[in-house]
Amino acid sequence: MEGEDAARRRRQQQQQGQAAAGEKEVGQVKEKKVKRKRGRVELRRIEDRTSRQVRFSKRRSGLFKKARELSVLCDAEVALVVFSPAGRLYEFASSNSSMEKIFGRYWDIPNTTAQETRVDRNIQIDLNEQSVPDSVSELNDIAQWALESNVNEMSMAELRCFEETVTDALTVIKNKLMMKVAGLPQKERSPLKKRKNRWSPESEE
Amino acid sequence: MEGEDAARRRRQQQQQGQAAAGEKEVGQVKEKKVKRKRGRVELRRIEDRTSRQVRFSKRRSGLFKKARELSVLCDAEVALVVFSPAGRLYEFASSNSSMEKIFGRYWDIPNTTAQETRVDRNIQIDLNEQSVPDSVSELNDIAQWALESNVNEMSMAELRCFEETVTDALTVIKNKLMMKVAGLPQKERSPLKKRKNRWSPESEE
DNA sequence: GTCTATGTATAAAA
DNA sequence: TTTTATACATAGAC
Repeated sequence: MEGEDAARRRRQQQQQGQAAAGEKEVGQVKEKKVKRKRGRVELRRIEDRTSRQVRFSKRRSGLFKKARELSVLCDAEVALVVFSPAGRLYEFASSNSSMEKIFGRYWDIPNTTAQETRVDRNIQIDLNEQSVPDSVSELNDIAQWALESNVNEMSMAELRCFEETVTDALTVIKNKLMMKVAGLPQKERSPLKKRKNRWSPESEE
Repeated sequence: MEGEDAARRRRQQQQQGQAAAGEKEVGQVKEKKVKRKRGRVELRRIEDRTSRQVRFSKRRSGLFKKARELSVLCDAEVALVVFSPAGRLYEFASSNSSMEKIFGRYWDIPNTTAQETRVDRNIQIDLNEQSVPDSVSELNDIAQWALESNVNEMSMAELRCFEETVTDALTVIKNKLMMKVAGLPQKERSPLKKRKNRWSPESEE
């Protein structure tokens, strides 16, 4: 988006050429009268606290308006969540209360493809490591915890992490299978990615 | 809010006066061609399919740009998910991979600042919560056994069976997640088929 | 995608 | 807050 200023400059240059080149200069000369107001928007954090707050309010309104317009005009599903630097929550979802629905959809899609992605990522690793026992061990921990806590009370995020962890474990298992099918030896040990157990209730962040 | 258009109109009128007034008349005569472009934005679904798609692309770009600007300029956390009517997914999260973080936060805040909406957050799901505990329980058994035996010596068939079992468990977990996300009650008992657990330590076949 | 006229958003000021 | 001037977004036409 080059913005209108650029277009205008172009236009003005033409005008200057054909009509009142000299007079148009006035616009530039008198810029002290028109005042140098805004400059281009810099894409960096606004340092002034007050200014930042004001801009946040305005831009937030604008953003939510745009989101609403997009969803209505174009019949799209839109979910928007904003936390102000002060921690306040603002949200928008195209249909009433469809925040969950939209994000369910969101998570479902990445999940289906995530497996392939992860497989790629882990294949080479697994070529020379004994990762299954590790993953199984982890699986055990997960299961243990899941049994002890009430799974039904897991928050969405916890459930999601739980799912991801099990998916990871499953991927390792699949890799192992592949290796076996391919007739490749699996011997030496090497560290599997050490993921903190985000599914754990007391897990730190 | 007169906008730049007004200023430009003014400028153009001057030009007409001093340079090409006659030529500009064409603009009025051919107004079907030059004038009456956009009208005000109507807040209703665009009926024309093509137009709707084009607008979707443009507005989506704009929206995401705004979202990015808000997050950077104002140091806010922003998560945005859009599904096009065609089902394509577009997403933005202020920090890398913070989509989950932001939504975890979103779901964890129901009472503090969040206003209405989250009424139905932790509802239902208790219709037949047995499915998860069961799958988790099974998961536990699997893990237990896998730990005790040497996974690396599993036969192909055993590995496959292992994989299948974990996959099933994962399916149940995903199911649970989706139900929760969609806010839907889980009606049927998860069809975790009862197969002979060849991998199970105590269930010999 | 590009262009241009126009509508909108918004930074700064009042 | 409201106003104003300006930057920016974008509809419609290529």
